[in-house]
Amino acid sequence: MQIRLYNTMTRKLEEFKPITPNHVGYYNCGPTVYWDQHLGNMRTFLNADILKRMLLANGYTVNHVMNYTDVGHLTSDEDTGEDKMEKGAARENISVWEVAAKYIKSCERDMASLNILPPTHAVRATDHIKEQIELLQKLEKMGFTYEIPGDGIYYDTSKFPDYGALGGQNLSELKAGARIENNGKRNITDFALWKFSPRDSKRQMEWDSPWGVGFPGWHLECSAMSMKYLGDHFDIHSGGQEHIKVHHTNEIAQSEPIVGKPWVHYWVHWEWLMLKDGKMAKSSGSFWTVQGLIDKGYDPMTYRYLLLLGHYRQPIVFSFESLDAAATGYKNIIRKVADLMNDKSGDTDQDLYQQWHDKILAPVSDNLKTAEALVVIQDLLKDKTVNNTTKLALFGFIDDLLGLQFIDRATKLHKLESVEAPENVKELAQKRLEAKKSRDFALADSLRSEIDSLGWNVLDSVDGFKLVKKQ
RNA sequence: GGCCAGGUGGCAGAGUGGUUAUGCAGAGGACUGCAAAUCCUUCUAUGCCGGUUCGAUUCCGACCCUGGCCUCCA
Repeated sequence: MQIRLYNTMTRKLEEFKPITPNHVGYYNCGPTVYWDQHLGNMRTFLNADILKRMLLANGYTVNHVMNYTDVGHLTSDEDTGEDKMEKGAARENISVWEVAAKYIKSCERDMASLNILPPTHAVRATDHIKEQIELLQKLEKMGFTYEIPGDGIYYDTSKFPDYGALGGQNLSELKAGARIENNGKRNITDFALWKFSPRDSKRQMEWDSPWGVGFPGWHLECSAMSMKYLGDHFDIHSGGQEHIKVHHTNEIAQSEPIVGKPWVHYWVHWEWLMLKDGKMAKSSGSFWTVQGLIDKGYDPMTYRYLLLLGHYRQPIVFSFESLDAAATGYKNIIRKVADLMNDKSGDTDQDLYQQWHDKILAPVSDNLKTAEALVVIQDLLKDKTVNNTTKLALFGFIDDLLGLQFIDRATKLHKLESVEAPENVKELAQKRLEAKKSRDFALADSLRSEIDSLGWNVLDSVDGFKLVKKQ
């Protein structure tokens, strides 16, 4: 099936063509692990998951790499900037290494809750210091670097003619719009490749290097690790949209002189999760995590469903009103899928299966239009010409593609409703039915409350009643 | 100041040069003593002004407004 993706580099929707047939090399920028990942962060990983599942459904093997940034970086190139990792350590009175371990774990837990497939390689920046130094040495040999004494090794962006192409700006435009001081840098856009440790204080994370003790610049890790695990050239690189102008622009500047152009074939960028009054961010204080939603009683699939109702290139406004609406919509589908399980007679109709399979996969393959696929799913549920067995088989495919765990939740619901009621409850229900027939509704209602107190709901049906164990 | 995205019904959010998704909520109905579930039907919309066109929500231009990025950020 044709796959199309919006490529930030060309600003066009492009047909996807892999470098190697039937295989995709894919790198998604992961989180800095200094705190719990909030729902906005998780949106990125969920989008990456959908992209990967779509590729898998189209028969590709996917080598998926995601980094954990566990090195602290200064928020500015001045020494006054804060280091989030060190700050996290101070906040919790544990070491920087413990901060990293703790929040990698919580991130993995939340990703699992959202049924996000683990990356093929989840890699840590601190495990790849050697590779980063080697990359820097290559750049140095090629004449792209210079030292600011007492500060660090910097990349000279004026040496890279295509600098800024991803963000659609050239160097002179960037200079014109700049709002920041340059602190001895040759160009406003130059960035640190290696920072020296401060002389007056000891950092918890620092390493020896040919240039002196210090730590790598932030952008270096993604270049170094993607080359290691995906080779010099690979298919797709994605990340949050805020990375376009700086992080990814700098990654390209570091990588293309070494590996040649184009380093990456498709650049994909995710939009943000918003709150009514701005973006969801850790710095704004109030933010929600997946675990927070679970603690509040939400099925995490509800959040996944909410995100899939929108499009990755569009902001989504998060509120509990919209989450509740998504929760109801999600539950309604579960209800219908569970009902399909009541009558599984008949075989899977292969023609119909293929037809609907393609109808569902097509929009997702077209730049990940999951909202359209969800519409097709509604159509499928309503279509009376497709038998239950075929529908259930299709929901198996839908779960593989969208990861919404419909079959799992429906199976649980169906099992719960299939539990046989004990004899005494059945007798009460039978008595109630008779009371109803003789129009003694007062008796009927008191019998129902008695059944209720025994832990069962009695539901009237055309042919009598149905007993469902209460949750 | 520079760059980018977007303004769709009560809410969330799609698609589309002409028959205007889908979900949630609302209304009516079937069923029902009530309740739950299910099914059917149904009301609300395309920021403003021009232009192109037989016809624009969809294309073009101006305007207004909102949001994001440019500094660590998913």
